Amino acid sequence: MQGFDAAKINEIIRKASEGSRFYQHKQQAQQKLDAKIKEMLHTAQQMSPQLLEKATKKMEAVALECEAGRDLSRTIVHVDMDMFYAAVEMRDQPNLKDVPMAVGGNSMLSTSNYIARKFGVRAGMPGFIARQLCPALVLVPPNFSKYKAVSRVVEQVFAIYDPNYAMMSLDEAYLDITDYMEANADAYQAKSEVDNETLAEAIVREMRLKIQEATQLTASAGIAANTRLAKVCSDLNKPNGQYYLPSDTRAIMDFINKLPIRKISGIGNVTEQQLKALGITLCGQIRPNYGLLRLLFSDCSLDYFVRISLGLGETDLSNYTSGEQKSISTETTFTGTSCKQKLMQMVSDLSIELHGDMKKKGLVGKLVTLKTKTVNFVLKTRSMALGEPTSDPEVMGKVARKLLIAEMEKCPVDEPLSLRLLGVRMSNLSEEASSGRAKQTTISKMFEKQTVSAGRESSSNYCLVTESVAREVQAFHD
Amino acid sequence: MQGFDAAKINEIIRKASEGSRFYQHKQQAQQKLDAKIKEMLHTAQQMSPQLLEKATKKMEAVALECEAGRDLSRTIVHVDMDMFYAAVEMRDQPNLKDVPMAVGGNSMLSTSNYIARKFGVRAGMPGFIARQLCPALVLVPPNFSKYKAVSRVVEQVFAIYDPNYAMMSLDEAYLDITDYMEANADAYQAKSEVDNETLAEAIVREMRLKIQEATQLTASAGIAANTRLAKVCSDLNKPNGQYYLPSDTRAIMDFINKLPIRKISGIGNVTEQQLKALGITLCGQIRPNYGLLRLLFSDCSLDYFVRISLGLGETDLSNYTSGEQKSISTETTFTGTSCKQKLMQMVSDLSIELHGDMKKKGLVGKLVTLKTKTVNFVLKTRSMALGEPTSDPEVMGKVARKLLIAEMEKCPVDEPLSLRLLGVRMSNLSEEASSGRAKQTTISKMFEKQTVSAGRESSSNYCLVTESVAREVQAFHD
DNA sequence: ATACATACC
DNA sequence: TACTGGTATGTAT
DNA sequence: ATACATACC
DNA sequence: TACTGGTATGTAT
Repeated sequence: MQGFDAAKINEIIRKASEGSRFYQHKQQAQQKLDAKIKEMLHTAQQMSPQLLEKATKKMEAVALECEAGRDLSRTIVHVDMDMFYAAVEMRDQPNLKDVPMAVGGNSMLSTSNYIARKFGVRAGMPGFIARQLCPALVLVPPNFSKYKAVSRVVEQVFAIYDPNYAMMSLDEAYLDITDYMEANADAYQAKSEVDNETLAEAIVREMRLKIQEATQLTASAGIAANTRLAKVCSDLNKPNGQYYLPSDTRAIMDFINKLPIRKISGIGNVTEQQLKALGITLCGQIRPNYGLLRLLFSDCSLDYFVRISLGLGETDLSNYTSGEQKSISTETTFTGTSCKQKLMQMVSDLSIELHGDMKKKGLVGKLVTLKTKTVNFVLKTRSMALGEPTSDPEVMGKVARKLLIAEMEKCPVDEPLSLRLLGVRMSNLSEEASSGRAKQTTISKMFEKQTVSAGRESSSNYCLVTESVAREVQAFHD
Repeated sequence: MQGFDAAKINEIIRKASEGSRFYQHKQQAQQKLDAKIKEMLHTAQQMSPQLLEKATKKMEAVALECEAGRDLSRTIVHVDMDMFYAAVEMRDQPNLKDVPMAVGGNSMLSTSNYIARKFGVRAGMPGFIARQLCPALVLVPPNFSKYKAVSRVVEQVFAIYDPNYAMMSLDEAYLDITDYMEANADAYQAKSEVDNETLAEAIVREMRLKIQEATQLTASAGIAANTRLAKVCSDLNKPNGQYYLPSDTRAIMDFINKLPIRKISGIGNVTEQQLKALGITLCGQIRPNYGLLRLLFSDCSLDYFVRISLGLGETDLSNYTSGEQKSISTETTFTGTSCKQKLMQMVSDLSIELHGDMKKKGLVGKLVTLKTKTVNFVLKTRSMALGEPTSDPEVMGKVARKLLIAEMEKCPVDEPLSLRLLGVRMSNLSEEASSGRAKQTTISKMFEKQTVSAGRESSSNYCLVTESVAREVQAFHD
């Protein structure tokens, strides 16, 4: 059992994907992006030096203002559990430790362990391709409630160092350890002198140890003046390592200047390609291109680029903590079908599931959105605002089904809507006015109504549908 | 013949308006505004001192940046012809010179002379109220082509001092006389010394004289470092006067600080009331309220407020000149009616008229907007995008009528849509691809079709309609 | 308000 | 045979 | 994209 | 009896 080189890995992936509808759709998207980039370059060609210079000046003015607000007073830590889900499973099933394994299903992996990664098996890869890369791969289905429990334990450690830590997902958090450092400087004096470390480094090393003691899992960490830098740093000595970037403008600029833009959180595949077309691959190449960027990107992106180019980032974690949830959704992927009853029934089921999630969080919403993905991977959303915020599965379901019917009606009879994904989302959320009684009534009513009846389609399309859905489908056919 | 005091004038106006639908609608709008202001004050109440301080700091940072961009190098002049339309009429009919007169119709006045103003008769006042204030008032219907011609003469004078003068309307313009001052400093040396005036003042005085020689009409002017200040200044020594504000930060700040906000172009009735509720009536009170404003207004307004508070304004007139026209429209007010044929016919007529205007300017548009005002003065717009830009009256008319029909259909049969105004606007404009031939064909076709036929409504609703309109109305009724 | 694109885990 | 599910945010219309 | 509000002459 | 007409821009959804 040994790894492959990158070429071999790519070859296998290519063969596995090539010609699939997924791949075709991806290619189309890439073509569209290529066209957009071409147009962008064309626009860039037209720019007069005067215009560019003017734009550069304006950007420099913004940069000056941003620079003035630089805050180096905080010590921010980004902690990231190493291959979290996989690590938990390996901890609980030691026989998984020496074999290539991944957590996920046949359609998608969440994480893989380091042995599997040698074969090119990574998070975000579909299981069936992973198996081609590594036939010995052990696939463990995810066990979210367990991960959640472990995460809670890790949180307890975080709370020691910063009671206002900001959890970004089950395996990732930001901490502001500035206050802790001040309060406990003396206690670490000796420790950090011995290891020739800064106070921050000593504290974070200790924190990671405590996490390991509490969970038997390792974490990596980045220490810097703001979240953006800390996040980049946590990636540098993975796994089970940490990286400290001194809070000093000079050090930060040296660091950021040679950093590939793609390392920055928020710069994804598309932005990377766009910037690359402009000759920008490193953060240090942003500033020399201020004028060009100003003329090509939106104000919002510009601000973002300027801040990246200066190594600036968030220093106030309350900006992550405070926000209310904006939307809640549930979706499901299935083998492509155009059976109207099946699709309608799925929407109803999703609405009921969504109701459960909303209930748990005490949320109600005003905007119902139906999400569809065709068998060709074309995503669409259709939404409709409600008069009143609700989480009533009947109401949400009715609206979502109406939206689905409208989509079906748009398709010609000879090529009916054929989907592989359906989702229902609620947004414009507010807190539920906790009159638990009334809600309960509604729910029971709903279940009373949901007696099963047979669809009246041909046998090949046969499926179980609830009465109300059957009625709507009926109406649609008439 | 003598004037009235303000109380008497207001009393007459109140009596004339009171109880009218117009007045009722205005009252409703005021109530809505009062509610909005109340809510705003409530929000203001909730603000913690910390929040306010933070907001203040951010605003001050913006102010600093704006201040850094202050440009005192230009000398901008705002020239405003004195009671322009009225003055032209008085010039051409000398017997009007000694009587109270106004230009306008029974429904609205454009200008009044200074005698009429003593009675409270002003621009924007309906003629029938003006008559109650001043029964002797002579109402002269406007003669736009004549005013346009006079305006052209005035423009010739402007061109001497600044070839890039920016006409804001027939009777108003901005000039940047900086270059002229440099080039002609010597010539004015003696003149300005004698009158103890600055160079700028001497030049503007001469310009006003030239205007008077050329047109027998007087103009007032403001001279300052930017258009915002110049505009305010031109109002200070009206009529036939000028005001010079030195381009010196100290002088500007003294000037602006004691200036009522309402004098600023762009601050109208609503904003004045809002700011007043916050205790702001003078421009000098803006800066002490930066934090409050920041928390209550949009970014766009904030920028505007900051610039006002610093006495900053536009110094580059090309920003007025360069822009293409964004929309073109025509509208008509009539005695309220709900006769569908009449309304439909009016929309057709407006489309034809609009076509004429667009043709003259060589414009085509993509977005058709129908504007309606009910007999209760409720304004609405309904728009629809076209596939292709056009100025074809048939196309525009068809869409506009469709929009009108949709509005009619929304009304219950027992209270049909009753309108006092209809308008058609085209926007998303572009230059007409000057294939004059094809257009011509379309126009003639249109006139061929427009043979008159009688409507089939009851006699009280009887009116003439073209065939195509009759057909649409017919379809609507079915 | 809607729809869709981008991004992150 | 075959490419997730949940959420936030930006952008365009 | 739409609708509407504010403002100016 | 009875309160314009034309355009731009901002704001909300």
